[in-house]
Amino acid sequence: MDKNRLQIPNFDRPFIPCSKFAGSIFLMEQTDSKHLLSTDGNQLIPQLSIDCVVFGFHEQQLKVLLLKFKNSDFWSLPGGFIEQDEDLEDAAQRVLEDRTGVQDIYLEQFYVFGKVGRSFPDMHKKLMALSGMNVQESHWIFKRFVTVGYYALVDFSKVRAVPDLFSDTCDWFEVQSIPDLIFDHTEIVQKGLETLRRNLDEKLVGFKLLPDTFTMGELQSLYETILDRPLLRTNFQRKMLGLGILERIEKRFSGGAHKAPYLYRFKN
Amino acid sequence: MDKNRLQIPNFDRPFIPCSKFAGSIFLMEQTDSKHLLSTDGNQLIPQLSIDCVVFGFHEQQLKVLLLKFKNSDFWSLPGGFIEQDEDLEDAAQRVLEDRTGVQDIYLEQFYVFGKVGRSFPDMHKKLMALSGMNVQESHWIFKRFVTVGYYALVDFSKVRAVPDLFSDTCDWFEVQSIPDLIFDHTEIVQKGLETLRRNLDEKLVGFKLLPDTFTMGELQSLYETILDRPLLRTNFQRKMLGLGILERIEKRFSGGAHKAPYLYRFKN
DNA sequence: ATGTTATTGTATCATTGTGGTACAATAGTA
DNA sequence: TACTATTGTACCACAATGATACAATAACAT
Repeated sequence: MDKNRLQIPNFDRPFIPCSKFAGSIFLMEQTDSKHLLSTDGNQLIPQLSIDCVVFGFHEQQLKVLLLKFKNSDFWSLPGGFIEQDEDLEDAAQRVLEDRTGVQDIYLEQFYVFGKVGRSFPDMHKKLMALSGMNVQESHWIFKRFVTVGYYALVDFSKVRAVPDLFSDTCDWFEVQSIPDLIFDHTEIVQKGLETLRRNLDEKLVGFKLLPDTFTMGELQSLYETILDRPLLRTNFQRKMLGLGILERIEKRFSGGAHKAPYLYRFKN
Repeated sequence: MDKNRLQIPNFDRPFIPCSKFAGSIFLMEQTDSKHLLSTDGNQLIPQLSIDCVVFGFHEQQLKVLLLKFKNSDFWSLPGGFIEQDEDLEDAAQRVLEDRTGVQDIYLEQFYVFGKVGRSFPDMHKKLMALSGMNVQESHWIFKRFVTVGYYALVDFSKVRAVPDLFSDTCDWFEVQSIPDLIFDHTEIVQKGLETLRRNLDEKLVGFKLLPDTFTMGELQSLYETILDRPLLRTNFQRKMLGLGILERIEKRFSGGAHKAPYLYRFKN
């Protein structure tokens, strides 16, 4: 490796727990002492990226994790590139771990966004500039991009949201009130949400958004929020219990002046 | 464009109707008069490909279109690369049109295959050699590949299967008796078939595999073949008619010593 | 002409799944 | 001890589906 290539030093960003310097983004010191940011084409797959729609559930709201680019009001999905020796899904896991601090996140591919006009070189240049990074004009990061969309389901309470190299904010947004996003990220969120809705019954993924134990009311509230429509309590209960995937634990008391609900655990 | 770069001339392969020379594969004449095959990295997205599982229905069988590499027994799915100024889906349409001669084929993305070990550089080199093509060792075609899987549904009777640059045979295979395929193409076919099955009821895609008009028996036979299980005739008929998407045309006679079936057309 | 046969179109009944209501059980509070 | 809000379950109505029965009929044999 070139000696004049320096990795962005860890101690510069002690608050960013990166799984490793997988972005393979280097600072090149030049004679004019300006910094040139360059991604090493040998380490990353060019023009291919992943973007993650990270869903969390908190206070009866479905939330999505978003990043804000430094010195700007541009919001985007957490994403990243794929290393040459890294499985596509591992890249997604790495990105998610870096942003949330959580390992082994439930993850599902839902669509590849590959229209020519979906990303804009000018926008990319602007974003790089805002982050104080200079990259050569000819770099593939300024070419057209194909991105693989993943959605992730996390236990909200376990996440500690962490910004990436290009952003200064990483925070949750209610699905209903997401700000304008760069490129086609709004469409990506929409398609991710549609896929989640379709998979909710079929793949029973809802439980991934809850803590280990939960009441039937909490589960129903989650379903209602995701599907964005009310469900009949009694029928919901009958259906869920009929699936045979819930284990009934002890009751949870001190909830109020009424019968105490059972706690349930997702079997297996 | 370099003058010493010559596109593979059209008249060399008059039997191959290519939508255009989208593969951007060039023959470079060198001083030693050997041919060097080279894909132009500026025109294609590197390390990203598409592979198509083309389904057809013929003689009560579900078939898949496969290619055999020249001078070998290696079979593969029809596939190709994405041009820099080409939408991902357009690339798939182009590949399909080149292989089948049919335009506006029904097409659906189903999965991205991105494991590091899914393609083998050595195999790629072997295949190039078999086709009589020499490519520089350092070319990205010998790196790891990510491929986007599409499945396509075509009216079997309209297809004229055409091999591509690297193959000498393009033919239909019954889904049940597909030969060994290169790389992870067997897995790709499997996943494509699974997706087709899931979408059969939901998206009503079955009709894309039939001619304009068909009998209820033919439609049922198609469903039974795809789902690989028998269906009760009377209930199938009730369900299909109940969907309100079939238009009943005239009867079809001379089918045998029995009541003549109605012909149907898919509404819109 | 007339009867035979294989297949098609439709009706019917049983079973299951789901929408909706009713009501008993109960934890906390007045 | 009564009251209240919520939970757990039973029950009824209706729709969707599985399964069977039967009438209609095109081609063929006689």
